[in-house]
This record gives sequence, C-alpha cells and structure tokens, in this order.
Amino acid sequence: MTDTQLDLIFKALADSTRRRIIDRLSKQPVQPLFEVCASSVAEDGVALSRQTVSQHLAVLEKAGLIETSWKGRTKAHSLSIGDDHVAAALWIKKYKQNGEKP
Amino acid sequence: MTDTQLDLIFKALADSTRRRIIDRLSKQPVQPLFEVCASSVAEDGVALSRQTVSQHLAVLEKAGLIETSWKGRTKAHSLSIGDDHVAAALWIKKYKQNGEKP
DNA sequence: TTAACATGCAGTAATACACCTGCATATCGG
DNA sequence: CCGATATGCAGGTGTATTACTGCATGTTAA
Repeated sequence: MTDTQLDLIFKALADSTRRRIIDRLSKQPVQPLFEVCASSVAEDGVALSRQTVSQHLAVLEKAGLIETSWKGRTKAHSLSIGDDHVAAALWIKKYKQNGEKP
Repeated sequence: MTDTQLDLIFKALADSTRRRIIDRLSKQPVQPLFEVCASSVAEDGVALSRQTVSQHLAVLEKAGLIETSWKGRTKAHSLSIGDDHVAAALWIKKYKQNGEKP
C-alpha cells in the first residue's frame, strides 16, 4: 500500500458527499450518473449539478472505490470496495493505544 | 460518529506528512514541537518550517488523534488514538464486497 | 535581569477543492 | 435523419489547504 494510494483513499473518504454516494451505490448498485444525481435529491435532498457529481465519482474511481463501464450512452458506476481498501483504512489501527475494554 | 468527525479524521489522515508525524510520535511519544521538526529532518529527511509542522499538529489534534499539554515552555504532543478512531476508519468496511478468500 | 529558547499569531502566495454554467459529443428512439 | 438523452470537456469562482516569513509572547537558565 503506497503513500499515494493512502492519500487517494483517505481523501476520497474525507467528504460527506462522496460518502453518501458510496452509501447510495451500496443500496442500489450500478447506477448511471444521472441516477446518482437523482438519488442525491430524492434520498438526501441535496441537489448537486451533474458536473459536481461526476467529479466526485471521478475522485472515487481514482481511489479505486468504484468501477465504471459504458453501456451505450450511460456510464454504469458500481462499488468496488475490497480488502485492500479496508486494509488501507486500518492503517490507523497500528497506532491504537487506548485498549480500554472494561 | 458524526459526519463532521469522519471528515476531520479522514482529512487528517489524507496527508503523508501527517501520517509520518503519527508514525514518529508512535516511536517516541510526547514530543514537543521543535522535536517533531527535528525528527522530520532526521528520520525522513524532510525539512519543514516550525509553523507548518505546528499546523499539521493542529489538524491532528482537531481530529482527536493527538493530545497536547504544556510543560513549561514546551508543548508536549502525544498520540491519542483509540477505538473510536479505528471505528471511524472502518466506516468503509460496511461496504466491502469482494470477499474473495480462496 | 537578560539572553536564548519554544511557541503562538498574523499575513502571504501557490495550489487544490467543491461547486457552478455553457458548449461539444455520442447514442438511442421515432 | 433528427430530437431527446447522457455524458464529457473547458472554464470560472469562492474557499480551504499547504507552505512560507516575520514579529510578538512567555519561559527557562546563566
């Protein structure tokens, strides 16, 4: 796990909009862009421009958290969260100290 | 775990300089600021201004990852990474899917 | 008491980020 | 073919981040 990968993953997760996108993609996988926008309004009441959502999806893809594939004129987005991502998040665990478990 | 806390923690971890500071603080706990600067040069060969390091430490403290206390004219910095931080990082685990374990 | 030390506060510059609008491009349906 | 649809690309704006320098403040030690 390189430093750059950790940067990308943590940075991708450090935004509540992107975390919400992940959450929505988990409930309904394989959403095209316009549907991610629609879900954002429907489920979270957050109206974001298509471009903004597209940008967030690009950040998530760069971090390897989602995968995309073209189906005709729609771009299918789906989660791609594996052990490596969990392992990256667990970077912090090495440094845990307060093992308070009463 | 609020959204804001997740933001702070992930953002704090999304920088290799800060991750290196955490790593150095784990090897030698309770370092004053000037010593964190010195370690940065000595161990990583990265020369950062005192102010820059101070700012990084502030970000880490805001995320609750370190604690500080004044000892005379020096400010002692020490790690304060507990179960809550690990739990926050494991936010991603809910969404893991590729359970490939052959 | 004074000099050296450790840190904070203020201000600056460059870059990155999160949002937007507008135009271009590609695909599907009639 | 043509209009509607789905996306990309270019560019703009306001704010945050990361780095710096310079000056001020409080503390220890000679």
